[in-house]
Amino acid sequence: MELDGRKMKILTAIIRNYLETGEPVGSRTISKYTDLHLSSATIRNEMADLEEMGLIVQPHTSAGRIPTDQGYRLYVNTLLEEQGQALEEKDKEISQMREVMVERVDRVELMLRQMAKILAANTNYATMISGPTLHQTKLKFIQLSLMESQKLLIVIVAEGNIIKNTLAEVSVELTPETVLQLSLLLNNALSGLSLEQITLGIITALKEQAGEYSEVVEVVMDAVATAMKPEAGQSQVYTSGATNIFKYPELTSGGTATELISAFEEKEELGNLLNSLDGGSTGIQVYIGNETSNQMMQDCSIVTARYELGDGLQGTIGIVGPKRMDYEKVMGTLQTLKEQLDQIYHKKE
Amino acid sequence: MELDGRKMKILTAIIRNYLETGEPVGSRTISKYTDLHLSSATIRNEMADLEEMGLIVQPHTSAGRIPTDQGYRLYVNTLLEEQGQALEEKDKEISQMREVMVERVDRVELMLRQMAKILAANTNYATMISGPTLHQTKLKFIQLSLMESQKLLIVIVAEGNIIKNTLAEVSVELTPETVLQLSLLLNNALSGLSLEQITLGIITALKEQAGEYSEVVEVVMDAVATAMKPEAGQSQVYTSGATNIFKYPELTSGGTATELISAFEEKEELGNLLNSLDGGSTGIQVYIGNETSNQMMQDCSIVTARYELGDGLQGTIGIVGPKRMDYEKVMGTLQTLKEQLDQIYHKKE
DNA sequence: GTTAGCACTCGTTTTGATGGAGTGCTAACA
DNA sequence: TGTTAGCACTCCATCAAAACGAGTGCTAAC
Repeated sequence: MELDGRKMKILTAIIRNYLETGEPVGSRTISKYTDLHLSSATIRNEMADLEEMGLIVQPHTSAGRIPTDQGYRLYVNTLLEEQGQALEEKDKEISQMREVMVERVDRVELMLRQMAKILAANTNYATMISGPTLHQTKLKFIQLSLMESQKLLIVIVAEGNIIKNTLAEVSVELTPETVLQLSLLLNNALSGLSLEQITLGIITALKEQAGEYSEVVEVVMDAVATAMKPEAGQSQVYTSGATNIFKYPELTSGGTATELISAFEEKEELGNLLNSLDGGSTGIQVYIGNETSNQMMQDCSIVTARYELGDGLQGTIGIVGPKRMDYEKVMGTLQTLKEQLDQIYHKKE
Repeated sequence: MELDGRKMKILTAIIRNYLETGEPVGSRTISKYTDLHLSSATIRNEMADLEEMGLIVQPHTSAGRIPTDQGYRLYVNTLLEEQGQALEEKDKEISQMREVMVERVDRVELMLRQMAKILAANTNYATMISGPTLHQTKLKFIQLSLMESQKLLIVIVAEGNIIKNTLAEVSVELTPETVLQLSLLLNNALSGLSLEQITLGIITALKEQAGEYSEVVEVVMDAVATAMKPEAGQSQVYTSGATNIFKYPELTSGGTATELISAFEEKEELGNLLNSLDGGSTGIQVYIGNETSNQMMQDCSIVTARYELGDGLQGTIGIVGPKRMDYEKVMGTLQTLKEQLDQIYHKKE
């Protein structure tokens, strides 16, 4: 059996309708659908075919049809193809986003937090954004300051003005002068390098030069490593609108809702999920039901987009909703958001 | 009508039972209660009295009784009185907490986050901890570093090793030397002072001394102010176990659950609530139902405890649960936690 | 003052009946 | 051969009535 144009039209009609109402849709409803002028009986025949092809199912004998994951997938694929084409004007969203982003560029964290909020409010789904990981970002600057004679404040600045600080204790006594010298030494050797470029060779050389203060070098290198390591569990995840989940009864039933909300609160699992998802691709991606191979998400769909701030500074935006989410709108919104980000951050650099 | 010992015993029996089951408790249940050997009929009479006194009510004519807010209050008050006395040994909790706290003292944030988690897991209620506000904390150290000729990295360290950084742009050109001088100037003038002690007089004097670089002084003072201001909306709130709310049906019904979870996600409102609650007192406090005068919390009780890390560095821990929460356990846990914190942090100082 | 007993109340659960939405199939039609 | 009308059938949702049971208040006896 093949999927001719009419079947496809009926399928999309079913899906569209189901996206809106969340109720199984019957043959009569589709028959009244403006574009095709067919009786309900004909539609019924076609529906039987579509069911045989595994694109739709009926929850019980005398109910309408709902799309299967496979059906959704087909639908989303057609959307993805069209995506290359014209993107309609997005009014409200854009202006709102612009505002947030322009406001204060160096406070990335705040920006992401707010972005999550806006996305959630606009889409009515749950939003998650994984904070930028510093993968392949270059070290810009290391600042050492002596707090007490054996306590050292280490401030690490990476490209993109990401700042991290650590407090370390060392066993050797330090004077302001030695700290200054060490600082100079470290900066000369390391600034401009990415984590990958800092080899063991460089480190040993540094230690040698530092002489009796090699311990300090070690401590600093530790700090740099933990600060710039991308998989570090500390990768922040910003969420918003988790409670939107309650708006979709199909997610509320059973323990899934609790589980989801819980995940959105603890964030750790979400971060892992997000990282596992963005499989290198740059574009928008859609995961339907079990396509994430995450038990918890089996009744959800996730739309993700990768973003990039400066070079090497990247993260993922994810929107979680029911399978009957408004893919068109979500994908569109994410697409524009992505463009905005690229535009603003790449112009700046 | 007065509350004799027997009535009190019956009341606590009712409350205890209701805390466990969450169901209205009838006279027969209490009559079987080991301590008092009375028939259900007698209990019924007493119950009628207790109802008249406004301590219990029946949800409908042929149901058992449940405590009113007033009843809870009475019960909690007796608990509070007993509290001064012996605190039983808390095994698991203590050891768990100890571990967390000792681990890494300077990462206060991480510690609080984990503490919230443990509390939530131990109590089965939702936990919130307002991060320490720097009220009256003294400035320890200011570090200025030149990033580019007009970009300044400001790192502010306050007592308790709280570190904040800001990036600022200035319109004057700066050289490393001037930055060093300014840094020296600022530290000499400001270190050891609390936010209140930094008067306009000091600031103007500084600006004068800085001469053409007065703008830098201004920028730094701004940074200090925002970093150390206690009401700054940025006061972090750590939460955990929000989904525990689902465990209590009386909170689940209606939109309240959603509202609560939402509040736990957005955190901002929670922070305000927490701050509004700790009315200066140091001990454990209990708010039942409308005692918080927060619409959202009308079906909840909140137990709070103030904690103090070093001097001036304080925040509040709050546990949110249904009115029928296990006050005894929660209060006990908070009490020990508080003691642990005091012990560890005050010994250190 | 305490207790046994009884009539009564009222929410909860069970049961059964009804209606409606939707289907599959068959037969007629173009 | 594809489309349509008609009909019997299925199954869920809704509602009302009935049965149930937990609990009470009151009275009378101890």
